[in-house]
Amino acid sequence: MPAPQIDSGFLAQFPILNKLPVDALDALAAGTLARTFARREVVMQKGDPLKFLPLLLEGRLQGVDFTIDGREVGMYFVNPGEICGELSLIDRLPLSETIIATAPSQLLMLPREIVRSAIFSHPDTSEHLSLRLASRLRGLAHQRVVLSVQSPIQRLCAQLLHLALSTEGVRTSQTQEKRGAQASPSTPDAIDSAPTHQEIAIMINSSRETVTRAFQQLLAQQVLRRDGSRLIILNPKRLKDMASGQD
Amino acid sequence: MPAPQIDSGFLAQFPILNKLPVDALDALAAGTLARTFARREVVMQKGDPLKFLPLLLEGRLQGVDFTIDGREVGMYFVNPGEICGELSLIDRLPLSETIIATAPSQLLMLPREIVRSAIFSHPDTSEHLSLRLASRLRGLAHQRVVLSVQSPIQRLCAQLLHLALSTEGVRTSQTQEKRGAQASPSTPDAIDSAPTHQEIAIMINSSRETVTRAFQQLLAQQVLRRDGSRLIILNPKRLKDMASGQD
DNA sequence: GCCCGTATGTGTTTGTGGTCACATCCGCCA
DNA sequence: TGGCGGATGTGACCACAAACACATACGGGC
Repeated sequence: MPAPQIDSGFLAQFPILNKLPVDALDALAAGTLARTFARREVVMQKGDPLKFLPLLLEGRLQGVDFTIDGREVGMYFVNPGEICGELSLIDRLPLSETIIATAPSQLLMLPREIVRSAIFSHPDTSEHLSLRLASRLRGLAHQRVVLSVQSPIQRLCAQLLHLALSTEGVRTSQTQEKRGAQASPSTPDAIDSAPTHQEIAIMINSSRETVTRAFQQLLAQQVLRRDGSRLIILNPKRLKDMASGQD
Repeated sequence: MPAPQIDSGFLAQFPILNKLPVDALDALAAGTLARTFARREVVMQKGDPLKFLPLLLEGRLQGVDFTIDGREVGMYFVNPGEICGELSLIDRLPLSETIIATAPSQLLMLPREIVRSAIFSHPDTSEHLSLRLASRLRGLAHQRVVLSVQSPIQRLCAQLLHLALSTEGVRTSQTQEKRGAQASPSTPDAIDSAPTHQEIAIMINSSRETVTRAFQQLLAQQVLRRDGSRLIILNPKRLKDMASGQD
């Protein structure tokens, strides 16, 4: 993706912003800068005040935190088209987790105060932001339940399904505004630029080795196939079954 | 607590509502009913549409979910003065978890649509609701990190500190509006009507027996004392140390 | 193509918490 | 007051994943 022209038209394509009037978008665009992050580079650090609101164009980010004894914990992935750090945008408190690029990434850094006032002064956008918060809460709640499943392989399968769904959404609704009710016939079948075993392990409270072994099992059973950095789901049904404990 | 008079003055004492004008509160009060729940009674069921917005006056509630294999998972506790189910109030989706009374409880059931429109038509209250969502998100994130600590006793200590702090808040700011900066000198020292070992176990991903054994250890080390249903923290500093892994 | 750093694969060992199986205790209600 | 049900205490067993220690494979940059 070549460095895009940052103007109101470009910004308007993102769901969080597309209800804003053109003049607000123009003001936003003026203060926005594009940045590139290398793999493993830190986008924002836990505890820092939010300076910019990052919007991911390309790549993948991961929100991580650390336990008191130094263990890395994965909180969530950020996919293209999504923003991150919106919590701090709302309550003006420091970031609750560190954001790291897990793949080479391109993002827009939106100026904090301008985007904040723009969003809050337009009911449509502020409602959209509330809904996004709500959906993150539901996502975290789901993750919380997954973490209570004892078998690591079940947790892995659940995480893979989640990843497939969220990256699927990215691919199928790339530029198009919204394709009606005939959405994808629930056949999540691939994960592009799959996270490393380590990155998955910290999401599902397992060790890297355990994730590797679980993957071996899934490969052997023809549930998954690897194609470079792409992970192909050969047997979605079976994957769902295994997530539910039918092995 | 005798059945209170439900009028605008009574409702105004709760932080979520206290910025609303009197006429809005009057309208709310007219549709509000008080209900009593026995221990273990289900307040609302996961998947149901939200009919009332419950506000807890007395007692304690627990949000719970279940894994696909039937294991009960504890999501959060609700303390007096707090509402629950606000997520569904915002996004109008079904409840994401079941709410159970873990102690005999008194609550107000606020009429959903009236409270929703009242809140959203008054910027102060809708901001307050956003902030509450944000703080729940931060709470869940913290809980997520706690779950990644391997030692169950560390998880228990962290949970106890959390419980002490949140119920402390309830006691010290009971009726009073807000006592300035000289807040409690961070000496959380007791938990009233402590949850059962089982209820704690599902919060911290442990078995009931493991929680019991951990409690034994804390009692033996004079960190805790039990006084009926009251749990007294004798040595808060040590409790914090143990939560951080210094044993 | 070659190298080096990172990711992945795999064996072995070991601690530990889940589970089952009881015993005991406590509070509450009849 | 006695008894009953839920809560708590405790032992024994064992599956299993974390940890450590390597080997190997991959991929991106030169």
